[in-house]
Amino acid sequence: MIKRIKGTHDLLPEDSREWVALEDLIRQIMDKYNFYELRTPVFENTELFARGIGQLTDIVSKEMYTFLDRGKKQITLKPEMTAPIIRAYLENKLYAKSQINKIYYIAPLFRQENPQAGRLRQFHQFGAETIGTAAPEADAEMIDLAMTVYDRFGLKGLQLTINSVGDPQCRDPYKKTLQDYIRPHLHEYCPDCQRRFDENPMRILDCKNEACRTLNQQAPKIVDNLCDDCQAHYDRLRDVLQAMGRQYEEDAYLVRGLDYYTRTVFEITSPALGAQNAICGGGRYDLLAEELGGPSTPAIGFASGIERLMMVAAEQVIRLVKEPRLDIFFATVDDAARHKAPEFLQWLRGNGFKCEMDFLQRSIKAQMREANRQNARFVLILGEQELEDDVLSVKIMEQGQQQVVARKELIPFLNQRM
RNA sequence: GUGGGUGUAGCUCAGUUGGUUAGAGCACCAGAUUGUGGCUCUGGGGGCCAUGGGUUCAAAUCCCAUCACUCACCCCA
Repeated sequence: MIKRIKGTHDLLPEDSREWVALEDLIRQIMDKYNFYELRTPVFENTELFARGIGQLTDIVSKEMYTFLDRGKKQITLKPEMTAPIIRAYLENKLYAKSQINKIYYIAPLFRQENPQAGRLRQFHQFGAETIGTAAPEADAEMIDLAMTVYDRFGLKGLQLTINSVGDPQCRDPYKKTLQDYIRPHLHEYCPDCQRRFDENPMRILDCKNEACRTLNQQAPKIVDNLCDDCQAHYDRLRDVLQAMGRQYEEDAYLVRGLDYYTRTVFEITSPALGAQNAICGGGRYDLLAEELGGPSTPAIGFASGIERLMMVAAEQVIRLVKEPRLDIFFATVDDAARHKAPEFLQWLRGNGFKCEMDFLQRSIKAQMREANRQNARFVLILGEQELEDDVLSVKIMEQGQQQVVARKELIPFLNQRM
């Protein structure tokens, strides 16, 4: 038997109802915040990600689904959404239509990693990007937007963590300061950190290794080395968050893995999850548009993993949708009645009722069982007697009562009791 | 890529120091009403014990390999 590809998932009907409800909720909130959806292709030229995300990141260096198409073009299944959104923004010159563009998306993404709890090879994110402003109020709005979705979904106990990683003006000197601090102890750090020392020294700060953490305790912090502009931006962000009543924690060691981040970075985690406990990650990326060949354009965004949200929801027994139920199960006693059933169903559905009939020529008893299983409000029974008299027997399942109703009276009869 | 764990019915799992025909609960089907659900009772169907090899008089059980799933590392949503 052919099986699904490792790290992929079939979203079964019992779960897809919940997904659709969450997507509806997201769209509804996005609209209130005045964000509009942008859909991009599932694949892009590989170069977009190599340049946008950064060659040295894990995503680009070892996790992308990349292949050659028949024209020998190098194609990649998108591993994240920010680069494609900016590409589409530039390619379609959205900056010419409006100075600020507020965009959201809900999309499948692909990364070739080993799967584990909360990590899949095809997974889904929703996210938003505000493109065209460097205002810290936009950063705060972004965080508030994400938190609002989680609040309305009903998730509890989430942890919001923020930090600033500065901009090239203050970050480059800071990296040197940090390297100067680490260099004497470098041999005591884990092999991964030794590798990071040249590639991306700031990542050493959020290493989970015990020894590294201890060594890091005295390390200089970026938040103490911000330039005036970055400092003012960060201060204002905290003020706005405070004013909005958004609880946050500051973590000077929060460094996000993607190269394009500047100034604000943030992360939202849930203790209900395992090792992969981040349900949301985001930040400001004022340099990305330029990096991709466009005009210098400040922007901020976040991405949130839908599978992980669903895991938290399952843990906290949160359900957006109720168990589905049938309005009417149409039971037939014999062949004559069965032949009449489809037209009855069409008529009833046309009048707004959710209906089902028996397709298996089952006994009336088995049909009643089926009706009960599907939690039908009414069972309409059509048999020899009913056909002859042009009536239907209507059983009201919750009460266990049954009565004969003329066909002409049926719709008002049912509507009255829905 | 690397390491740990687990593979027995549709699902969740028992299965003794290797020993007759591999079990339970739930689910499913039928009956206890001639045209009637839930609750109860009775009966029934369903398993190449992941796959391949080995040890043994005898393997679901012990050994090896493979595969799958799963958790974790790296990193990320």
